Amino acid sequence: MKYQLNGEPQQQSVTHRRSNYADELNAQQYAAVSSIAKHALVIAGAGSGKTRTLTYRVSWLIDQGVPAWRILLLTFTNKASREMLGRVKELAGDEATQVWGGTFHSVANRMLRRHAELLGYQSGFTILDSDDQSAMMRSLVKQFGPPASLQKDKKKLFPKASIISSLLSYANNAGLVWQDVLYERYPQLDIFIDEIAAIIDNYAKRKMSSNAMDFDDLLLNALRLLEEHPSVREDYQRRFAHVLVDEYQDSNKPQEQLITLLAGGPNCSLMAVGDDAQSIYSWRGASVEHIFRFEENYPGAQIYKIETNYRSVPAILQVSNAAIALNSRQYAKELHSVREEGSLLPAVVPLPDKRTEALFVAQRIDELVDGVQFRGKDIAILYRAHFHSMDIQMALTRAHIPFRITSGLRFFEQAHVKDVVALLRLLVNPRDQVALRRIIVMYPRVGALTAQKLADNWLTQLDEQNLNSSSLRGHFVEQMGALKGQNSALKPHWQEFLALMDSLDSPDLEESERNNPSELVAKITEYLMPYLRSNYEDLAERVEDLKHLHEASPSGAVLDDFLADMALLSEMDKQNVQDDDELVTLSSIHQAKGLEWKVVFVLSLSDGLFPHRRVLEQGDIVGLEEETRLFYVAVTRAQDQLYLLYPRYSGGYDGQYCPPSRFLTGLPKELVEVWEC
DNA sequence: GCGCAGGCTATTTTT
DNA sequence: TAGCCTGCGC
Repeated sequence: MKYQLNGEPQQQSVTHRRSNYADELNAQQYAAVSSIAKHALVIAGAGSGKTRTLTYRVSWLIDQGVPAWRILLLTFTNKASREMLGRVKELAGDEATQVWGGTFHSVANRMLRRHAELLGYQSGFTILDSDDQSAMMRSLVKQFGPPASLQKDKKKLFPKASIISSLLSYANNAGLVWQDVLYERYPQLDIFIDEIAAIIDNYAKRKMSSNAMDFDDLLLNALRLLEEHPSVREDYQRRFAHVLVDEYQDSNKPQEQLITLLAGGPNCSLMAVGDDAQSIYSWRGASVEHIFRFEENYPGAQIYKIETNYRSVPAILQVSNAAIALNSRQYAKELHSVREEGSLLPAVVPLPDKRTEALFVAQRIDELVDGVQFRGKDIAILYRAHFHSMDIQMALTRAHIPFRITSGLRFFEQAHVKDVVALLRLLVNPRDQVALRRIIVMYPRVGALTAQKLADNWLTQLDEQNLNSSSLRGHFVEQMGALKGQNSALKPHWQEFLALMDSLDSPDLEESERNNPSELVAKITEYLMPYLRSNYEDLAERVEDLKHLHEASPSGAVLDDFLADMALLSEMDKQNVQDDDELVTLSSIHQAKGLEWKVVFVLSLSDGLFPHRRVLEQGDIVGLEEETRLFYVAVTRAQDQLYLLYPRYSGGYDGQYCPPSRFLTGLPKELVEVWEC
């Protein structure tokens, strides 16, 4: 008898199970998986097994003898990348770990780490997240903002740092110059164009002198690296035999250019997988045009369509098809279901207001979950905008229905985490101004002004003495001088801080201790304890988080890898999602893309809420088409039951009576059943 | 530098 | 309605 002990985790050496591709895939999937076209576009409808197709493709390539390290798999989210690589490993065995996979940003980061010097950066550059970016922007707006001579009421019109950031970022991602975006989207800012130009200019300079890149820079610099350095470009082009891209409909300009360059080798094939009907990120620079123009951009491209839907019952699929039919421009495709008819037609539920809408959801969930058929995890409540979920959260809480909400804040962006990480960042990149400022303002009686001056002096000092992270090792205390003529309140702290840096980075320490994120996090947390205690009320919880951070640090990972990971991963990626079976999911539709549930409620289907009022008022056809795709994404998440709710009164600070959404009135009556409450 | 009161503004959000 | 930012006074 074989008896297996549970204690030791079994060595997961996956034995390579050679798949019988034609049997395990449907005909359309198989055609795509086994494509030999140089350029292929796979249009994979919702629920048609897109991920399956892509993972089998990678496995198939490996079976055909393509070395795994010559395959590049690009995704948009870390989650998607992790899932796919995991599945590929199951299919193709351990060799699959050699596949280059990841998000565009992480692949760009990997290339830039190797070649940073070619672009004038030092290796060990910092990645600024959106939080750091706005901190830098804010201080630049203070410095170069509205001219002092301007009257007060005019000054008020000067854009906030966040507006300038998003303007710039949109331009970067859409491949436009920011001036054009400004004229197009914020024409009223024309009068400030010189100040904004100064801010944007100095933003670039300050990043450069901080040896830091923001998220956009990762893409743009990777692009620049390949464009300006033919030998680097050719290296990568020789390396990659297959470039595979997921969610292609949401690619933006620099991403598309990166794809073209990376797949530009003479013997490289490109396969892009996507669904034009699910393109929902144009507002951050994605362009559905890339998928529409694929054949134009890659002459001779082969198009594959995958149209069998395994997810939804036919009644739901009919609603989906009808929903997307409202859009004029698309790759013609008709999804058909392989599932049996369900017991209920999709429900349209008119309700007096948001509060009753919430009540309905809570009551209906209560009924559904009582049965054996559904548990909390089978149910999702989806909405256009986060604030649509406020009433629901209260109603669920009152009804004692546990839920999880996929909300905004990333783990790394929580204040206390950033406090700790700032010290690590400075260790790796002493030029990191954002981190340095963050550290010194933690000390009492030190504010933004002092911080800025000190940061400036610090940089000058590094330049004069030509110091970098390795020459500083163990010699931070010698750099007291940056304090010249500074706030005396800071002096003892500054010394104390430098001493801490020396103790963290001392050459006397064992390498395993010095470069070990986990050890460092523990030491820093201890040092910061008094500060944390006096600044955060919910200290216990926060200390928990810091421990998490500590535990999440792979003790083997070197410090700069750890920091890059921290910046590139979000909270949802990190915590392998609490898999409590009883939790109902609340999510924005955007975040729900790619997921599925047995029961889906879509909230706030009133004209003005969804589609959003702004789109309706401006008569913005392109915007409306994207809203329609968003609605399509929402309904195609449902497997068995679908509830489409609309409150007649919108509630909130500017409540008003709304007609039902045009998405509802546009549906053939016989496809849905109206529930009158 | 810091804390508080009142004013203003309101999609979607990955990396 | 709520959360964020600004400006003012100490």
